[in-house]
Amino acid sequence: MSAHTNHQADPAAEWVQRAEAALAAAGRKRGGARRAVLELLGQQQCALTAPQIEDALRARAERAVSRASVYRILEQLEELGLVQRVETGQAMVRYERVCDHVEHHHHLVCDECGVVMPFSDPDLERAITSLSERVPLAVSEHEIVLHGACRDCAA
Amino acid sequence: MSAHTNHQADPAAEWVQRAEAALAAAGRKRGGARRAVLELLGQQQCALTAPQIEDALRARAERAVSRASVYRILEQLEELGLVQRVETGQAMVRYERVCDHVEHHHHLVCDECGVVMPFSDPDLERAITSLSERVPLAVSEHEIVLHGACRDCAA
DNA sequence: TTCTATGCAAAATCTTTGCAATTAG
DNA sequence: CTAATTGCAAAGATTTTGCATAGAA
Repeated sequence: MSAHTNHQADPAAEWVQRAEAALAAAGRKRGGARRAVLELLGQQQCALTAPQIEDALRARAERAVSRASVYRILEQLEELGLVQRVETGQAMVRYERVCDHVEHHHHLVCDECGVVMPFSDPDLERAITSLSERVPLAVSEHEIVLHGACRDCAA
Repeated sequence: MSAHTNHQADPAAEWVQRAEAALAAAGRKRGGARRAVLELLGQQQCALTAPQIEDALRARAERAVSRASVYRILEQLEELGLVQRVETGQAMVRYERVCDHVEHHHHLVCDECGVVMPFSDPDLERAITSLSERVPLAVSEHEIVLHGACRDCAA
């Protein structure tokens, strides 16, 4: 496939578009602050904290978004299942876009330098799926975080 | 085995004792506030938040511990590997004692009522162990949280 | 005595809310 | 016109720090 400008091969653009459609379907109106947040999240490979989002947007200078709006927007996106919270054991909650099941991933956290990296593993997913049927909870989501020392810090 | 009062069959007492030994080995002196926190954590089956710990100790009336001390003590215990932080996706971090690998467990969180329950699964542990060797991180710990609706809430 | 343990209160963060002004539909 | 969106500032909550005192070794 060549350059079908609208038929996204690009997951970032795809997510932003899907998000805007979901928002519209939920009866929300468009706003500049939210679009800026969507674009930023769409470009990320991994989870960011709310302050990181606020700072990143301010740094871009193209569109600063107030703190309150960042939180309100993240809350909306979470409700619509477009964003998910990620707990890394660090001080703050992180947020990242929810992609198709295909891109489902978990996190590696370096407890020394704090870097957070994504990873995915089919075997682990299978174990979780199987386990989910045996616990006293109607499982809707799962989160896995591995802690340790990244290559740089372990050296 | 009958009542060998010192040869703990009881994991709670075992943990408290192990913790005190580790603290002594780390060159720390004994203090009433910390002993109270240790005893409380030793009795818990699952993770508590710092405010819950503070309140529980105040409620017992036997030994209230100041907020600052609760946090400082938890930090010390975490450094010594006696306590681990548990992120449940709820507002606050929770802390629980780290028991022998035997008692290693993870958490089920009901997103509706907030109840947190422990669970463990050998297959999952195997998957994690195997995975740990294939990621770019010297894995020291892992945390798994399943979210969903508990039986009461799902009803 | 000397270094750790604690409490209290103030400070630092992160997050949420109230309110008014703006803007999309 | 009506309801959603935003920003700003203030309020809330949790966690951390500074400082002085008490306590263990």
